[in-house]
Amino acid sequence: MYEEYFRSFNKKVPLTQEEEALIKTYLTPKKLRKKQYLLQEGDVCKSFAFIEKGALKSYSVDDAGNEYIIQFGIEGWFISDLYSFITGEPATYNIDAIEDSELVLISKSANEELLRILPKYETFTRLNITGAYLAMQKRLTSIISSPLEERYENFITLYPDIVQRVPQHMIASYMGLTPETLSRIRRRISTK
Amino acid sequence: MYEEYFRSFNKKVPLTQEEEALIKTYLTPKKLRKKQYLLQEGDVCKSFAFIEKGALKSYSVDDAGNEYIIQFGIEGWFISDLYSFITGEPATYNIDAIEDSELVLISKSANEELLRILPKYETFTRLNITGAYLAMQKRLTSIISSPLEERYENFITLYPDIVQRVPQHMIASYMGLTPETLSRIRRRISTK
DNA sequence: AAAAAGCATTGATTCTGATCAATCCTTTTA
DNA sequence: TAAAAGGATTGATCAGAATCAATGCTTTTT
Repeated sequence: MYEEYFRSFNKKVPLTQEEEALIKTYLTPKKLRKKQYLLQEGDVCKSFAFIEKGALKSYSVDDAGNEYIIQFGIEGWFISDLYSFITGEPATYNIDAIEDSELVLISKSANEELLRILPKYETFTRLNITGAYLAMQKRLTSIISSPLEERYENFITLYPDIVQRVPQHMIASYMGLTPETLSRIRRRISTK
Repeated sequence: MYEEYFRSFNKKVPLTQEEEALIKTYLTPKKLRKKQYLLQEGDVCKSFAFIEKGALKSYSVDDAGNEYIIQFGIEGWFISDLYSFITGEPATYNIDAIEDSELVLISKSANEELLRILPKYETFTRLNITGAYLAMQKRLTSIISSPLEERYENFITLYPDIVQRVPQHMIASYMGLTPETLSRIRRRISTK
């Protein structure tokens, strides 16, 4: 249990056996079936999740019922509504499982205590959030400045696993497109 | 000197006099004239900057010479090409001053040493990057899911100071629009 | 095994924002 | 103070993505 989590942790910040054991006491495992919610808009996000196995998405829904995928997560990634987690306000995003998944949950109190007692945990957190920030900045830059074809090719090279595992209409949503448009882009790319 | 920087720091993580004095030895002041570069694409980003006074923008330029503004920064904000700063690779963004500005620079080595010797500095860093992450996520969400008018009204309420101080065509660029389109959106909003 | 649901593709049409171009105003610069 | 540069607005046209609609295929459910 928690293999991926500690693999990821040790890769960024090496831990002793004792530290691992300590951290373990703050973690909770959770399994989700495909389509099951981890978080629903309006609820407060009480914990954030590391993905051991599976795939999830976070998304918002507008008044007309359209889904806008904010983020995908697969093995080795964190997923949560960070704003709700930090502030305690109701979540503006939904999170659910695209595949059967296994998660490691860290509750808000666990997180706070780990930050307080274990400097390495803060370092791990800092590195993770920095990585997430850089990834999102790249995405935003490409949305603003790159033509669609390039953006899709970019996505494919950046996240080949996700392309394999996730239906196209979700990728379209992630890119801010309709499924029809993405389908046409794919055809343009393949016929050249 | 460094008033804003330490105001911001103390607000997030209270410091003792000694700690402030220690940190000061790692900081460098810098003034920029309007239009002056802080960083040019292709150079390595050797330091990141806290803005004491003034306004800057970071932006990328495509092959056709079009500018895409990635971020604005005013008093109390950090600005840098974080990816280049961390990896040491050539910067993909330019940063220059929209107004005469006063900055506090933290070099890469200063940053690393402060992270190592002063846990409060790491906490400050973590909180800053988390805040930047959340702000960018909001921006991305609104790009993907909100109609243009709403996005602009959002921008106005979120950054009223920037609307005052920055020419509209830059705000258009930040929103991924042409100046003409932004002008038309403004008219639509005002005539209702 | 049949029915239903989910998904990708394609075509026709509509609509929104980009582009091209001109004008007016304000701020810098010479 | 005149000239130039920078910026905002408006109009006309064009291009690209959304929308609406239909079809065929695959996977899930019954």
